[in-house]
Amino acid sequence: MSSNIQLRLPDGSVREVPAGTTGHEVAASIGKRLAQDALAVKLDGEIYDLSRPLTQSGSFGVITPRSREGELNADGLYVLRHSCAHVMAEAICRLWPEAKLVYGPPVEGGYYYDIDLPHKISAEEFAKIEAEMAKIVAEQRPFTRVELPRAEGMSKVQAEGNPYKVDNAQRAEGDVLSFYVTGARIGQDFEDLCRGPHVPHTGKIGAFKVTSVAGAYWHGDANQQQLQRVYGTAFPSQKDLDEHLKRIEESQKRDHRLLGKQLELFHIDEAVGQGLILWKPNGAVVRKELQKFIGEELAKHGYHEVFTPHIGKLDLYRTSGHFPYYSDSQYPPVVMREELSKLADEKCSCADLAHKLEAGEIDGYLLKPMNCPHHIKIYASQRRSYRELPLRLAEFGTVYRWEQSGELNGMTRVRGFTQDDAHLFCTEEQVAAELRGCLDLVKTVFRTLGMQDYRVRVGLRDPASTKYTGAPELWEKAEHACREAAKHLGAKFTEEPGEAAFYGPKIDFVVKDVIGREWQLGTVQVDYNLPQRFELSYIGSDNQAHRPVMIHRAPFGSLERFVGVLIEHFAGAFPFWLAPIQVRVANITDKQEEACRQVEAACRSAGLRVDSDLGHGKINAKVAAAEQEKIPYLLVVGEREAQSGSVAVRERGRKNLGEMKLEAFLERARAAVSARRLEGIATE
RNA sequence: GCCACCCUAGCUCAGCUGGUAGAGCAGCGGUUUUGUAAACCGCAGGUCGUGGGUUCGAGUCCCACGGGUGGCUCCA
Repeated sequence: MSSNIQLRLPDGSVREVPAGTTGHEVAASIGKRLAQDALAVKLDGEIYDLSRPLTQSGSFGVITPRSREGELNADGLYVLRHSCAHVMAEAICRLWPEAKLVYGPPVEGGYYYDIDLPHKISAEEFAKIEAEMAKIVAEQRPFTRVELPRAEGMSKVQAEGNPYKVDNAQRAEGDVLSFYVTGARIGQDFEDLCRGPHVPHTGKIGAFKVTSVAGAYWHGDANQQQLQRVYGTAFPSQKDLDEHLKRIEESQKRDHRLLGKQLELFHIDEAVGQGLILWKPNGAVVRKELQKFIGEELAKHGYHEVFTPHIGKLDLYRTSGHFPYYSDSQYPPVVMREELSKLADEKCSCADLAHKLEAGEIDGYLLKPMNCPHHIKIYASQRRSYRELPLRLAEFGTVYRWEQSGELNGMTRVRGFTQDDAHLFCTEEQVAAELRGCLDLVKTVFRTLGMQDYRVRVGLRDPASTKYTGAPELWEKAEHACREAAKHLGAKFTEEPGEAAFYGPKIDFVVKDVIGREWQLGTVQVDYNLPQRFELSYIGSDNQAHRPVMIHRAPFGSLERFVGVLIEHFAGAFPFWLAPIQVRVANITDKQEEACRQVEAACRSAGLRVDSDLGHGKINAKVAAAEQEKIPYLLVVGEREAQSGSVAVRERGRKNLGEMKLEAFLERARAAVSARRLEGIATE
């Protein structure tokens, strides 16, 4: 006989209902309005259809589009978008009956559906798809869950002849397979193999939009068939959708590629090469200030700066493992002329050449893909005592990697970049303390720049992969060290197998760009392998040779990517200490030209980056220009100021701060710059 | 690298179904002498990414290449 279950509601009260009661019934018993608004229910963290009979006790909540405070509910959006994916799939199947559906989950910001269809869907056809979707939504058809025993379900899927769904069914867990029918007429209405859950009916999808289409490999495998991935999004109301689209549009104005051009920060020229950054004077200022900043931090932390060349012999990278492990993502090796002509005489083919390079029969040079081998050779250039350790070698080292053309992206994914790199050589006992020091440094960097919105990822090796070098025991040790260090960080972190470097695990700081893509910035990596490959040693207090441990770390990651992310973080409005032009002087009329020149000179000798706008335009135009160029301070000099030796200070985005003596401004400016204050000269 | 789309003046963009290019801003020259987000007039500026092809005729249609955008894959 059916017993009762206890549902603990969000307000803490407990409701006892007979097992088998549906979510909808529970919602209705709480309130009519709630039952009307409900999209689904959540029981112990699992989301269920409103129509699903509930069979176990647990903490229970009704999912509605918005919270009581009026905020959109993440679970609600999840279910809504999943349902919308079904509606879109049905619309596409109506338009192109030969379409084979593959997989259509909700994702952050919307949903997609992977579809195998010979006809290539174009952006012009989105309206057509949306029109079909609108019909389905208007019909308010219920989503009906149908469960079949596994064997019966499998034969049903097989009978339909869609190999992708057969594959999905085979991968599905449990002894029943569930299908969702968009409608009540089972066997006639559109249906899809699906785990659910779904909203009660299509009418709950208040507003939707098909947003883009792209290629995607089946199972995410580049060797598999390429499918069409149609993206869309859905919201409870048109207003929500409009706000969402508006937000996207606004955030795209912060795109570093756009601002990089507008603010003359950097340029990429196809004549130079894809993914190779030309830093224009304004961008160079930002980079130099960051380098100065990190340089000061390094000095405080006992680092030694070194310089090494951009290339090295191939053998060096054979020893390190970079060449054999990553030859596909390197610029091709530089082979000497005599060697090439000799090979040409021997009728050596390109394939032969590649093979000989691989086998080590030909030497050559490689644009360095990493700085570590060079730093290792500095370490190894003399006998090391334990008294020298930890030895911390730092360099703004430029490296080159042949990234796939489709991956290149402004400054965030490039082929030549400069790492704020350092390699720490230490004893086993020093690893933990050194790791903590590195992580503190990364935190200092992020804090100084006001970047709070990052996540921490501990990248571990994927046991199934063969791309890693070194003994499992060493990996165990290194991974343990990373975990411990991450715990000390005091921030949440996730452990991700498969994200390690080929020589060791790492702790990465990951941020998002304006369109939601994640980029790895700062990184700290523990390495037991390269010291072994290069047979590094130091003499311990016992007068015996020991193997040091290496730590690779780069708080910025690369200056290119970091500056790219920073441009977006500040929307181009760099803090005072970083701004390419910190101060602009502007006159009201020609009569103050000389006074302006004097103010400009005074600013310059105070160490500020300053220019002046002495054109014949109105002050309004000069203000507008300074705002658009995102210059932190505009010093206006009119008749009054010229007389009294003062300036009218306008702070970027903040209107007029009023008149102050030039000396007072300079004093405050100097203090703000040397403290690298994010808020400029304004005092609390 | 793969799929789709895009490439017109320094920048942002217009140019319907093929009839040999247009605006705003920036620039330059004048006029205006101006008080916190854009004064006015004029001038100049493009072999329409490159190379082929179709056509009497191509910015517009087709092909190849280069570059870019979105996604996939990759990312030491």
